[in-house]
Amino acid sequence: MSKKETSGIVQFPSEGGRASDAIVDVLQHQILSGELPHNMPLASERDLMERFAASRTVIREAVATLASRGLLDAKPRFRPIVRKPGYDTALSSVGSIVELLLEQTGGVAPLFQSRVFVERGLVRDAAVSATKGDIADLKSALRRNKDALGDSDAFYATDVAFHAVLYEIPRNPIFPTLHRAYATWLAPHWSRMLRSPERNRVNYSSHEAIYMAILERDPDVAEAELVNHLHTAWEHVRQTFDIDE
Amino acid sequence: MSKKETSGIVQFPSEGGRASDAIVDVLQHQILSGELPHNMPLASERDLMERFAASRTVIREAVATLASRGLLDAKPRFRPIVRKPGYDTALSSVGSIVELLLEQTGGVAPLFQSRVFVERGLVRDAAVSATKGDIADLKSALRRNKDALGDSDAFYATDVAFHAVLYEIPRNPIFPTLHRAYATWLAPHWSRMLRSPERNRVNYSSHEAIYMAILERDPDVAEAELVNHLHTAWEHVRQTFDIDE
DNA sequence: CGCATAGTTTGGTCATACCAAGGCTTCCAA
DNA sequence: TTGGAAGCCTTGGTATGACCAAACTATGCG
Repeated sequence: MSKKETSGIVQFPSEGGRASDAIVDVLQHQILSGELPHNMPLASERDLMERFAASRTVIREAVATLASRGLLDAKPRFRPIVRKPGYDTALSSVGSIVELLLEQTGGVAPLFQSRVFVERGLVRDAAVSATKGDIADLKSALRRNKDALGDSDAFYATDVAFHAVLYEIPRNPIFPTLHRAYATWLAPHWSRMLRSPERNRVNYSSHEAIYMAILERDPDVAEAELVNHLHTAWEHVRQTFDIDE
Repeated sequence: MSKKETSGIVQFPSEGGRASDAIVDVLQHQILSGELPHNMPLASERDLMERFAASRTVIREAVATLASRGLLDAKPRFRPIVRKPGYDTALSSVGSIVELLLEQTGGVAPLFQSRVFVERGLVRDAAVSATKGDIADLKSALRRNKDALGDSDAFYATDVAFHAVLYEIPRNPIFPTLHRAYATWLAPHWSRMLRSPERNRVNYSSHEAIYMAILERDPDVAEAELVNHLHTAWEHVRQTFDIDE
């Protein structure tokens, strides 16, 4: 027989669990260990069924499971692509649920409120402990924001980028991911909000005030400006399509 | 023909996507709308294939998808149970990925650091705006914590409960969920840490100090005590099984 | 009326087949 | 030589049908 037992051929079909679980474990380990390199297409389902001595049903279930965990990027008609997980992986895997929650449980208000909470802490910390490099980053982000005052789309982008800098300062990979989460989940509501050069100017001057407060190492002012900034923006969102709270 | 088209019989097998997606949409809508009540077992697969005029393959895929989104609780050999999603649903759906991340990318340190960040903000806010009710809750939690000083297991539970009260104060459902996330993901490391009456006493006195600072409406002291509290605990975790930073 | 038992339902898995879209090779024409 | 069209092979998506063991239900006995 030409069957090679290169990797885990599993033999506990009983044991209560699903047969695919064992295969998931093996593939997951291979992905995490780098044995299956990032961005490499997975073997074909028919290959896998030979390697694991399992039916295609089980193989497909295993692949689906790994895809739901973000370890595989499985687009409809294409080969699944190996993805080594990062914090963003976790983010994308909750995406579908969160989107449901945003139109159910209390809507976007709690999420936005949490963002205000986080950014308040961020600007306080920035005011206390931002490095020269951080401040330089903020400054250039602010500059780009100013340059985009006339173009609402560009302004929005540089607005997001300015806030993103705040999330970089803690040097904790969770925060940039969190920022992407907020940007992703709040954007649909944000972008529908009317924009105008006047609004841009107001927002820009808030950014400037926050930057100045950080520069002057004043956490209280920084926080206050941030709160004012986001609350104002929130009011606009609320009024644009009145949210009940 | 006796085929009743009670609900969405889908007829775009083409259109590029997967056939199960359409079924997922229908079922998801029925779950969210309450048409399929919470905790109700889903119809059998064979019923569903009749209702949607689809093969069992597709039905099973749809069920798997909904399960991965947390809208169905599908245990191996049992009927899937309908679950109306909440923030905790999102939490459990990221669980498997986060657990992987914790033994990879930087380990638990970033997660713990984020917890410190969050709780700093929480105690500051508590100091500023806790209601009488909040303070009463903190007080009784503190009391239970004190009563459990001699029993390390009970102490751990009341410790977690004390921190949980802080997450209740913003009246934002995201925070209690976040607390459960921290409790879940950090517990495995936490619980392996050695415990002792002395450690309990140190921790309790920190809780007391935090409570007092909140009572005195002093955010700075509250934050400082909280930071001291968590950093001390973190040092112990680090030393217990030395983490490289 | 309680409980052991037999029959039925149902989820998990396998084997097979077909289709259409993606990929690849070949080969012609500019 | 080279760009691209035609045709073949591979592969993922779906449909059937079957079988098993566990879960569920009904039955009947003590």
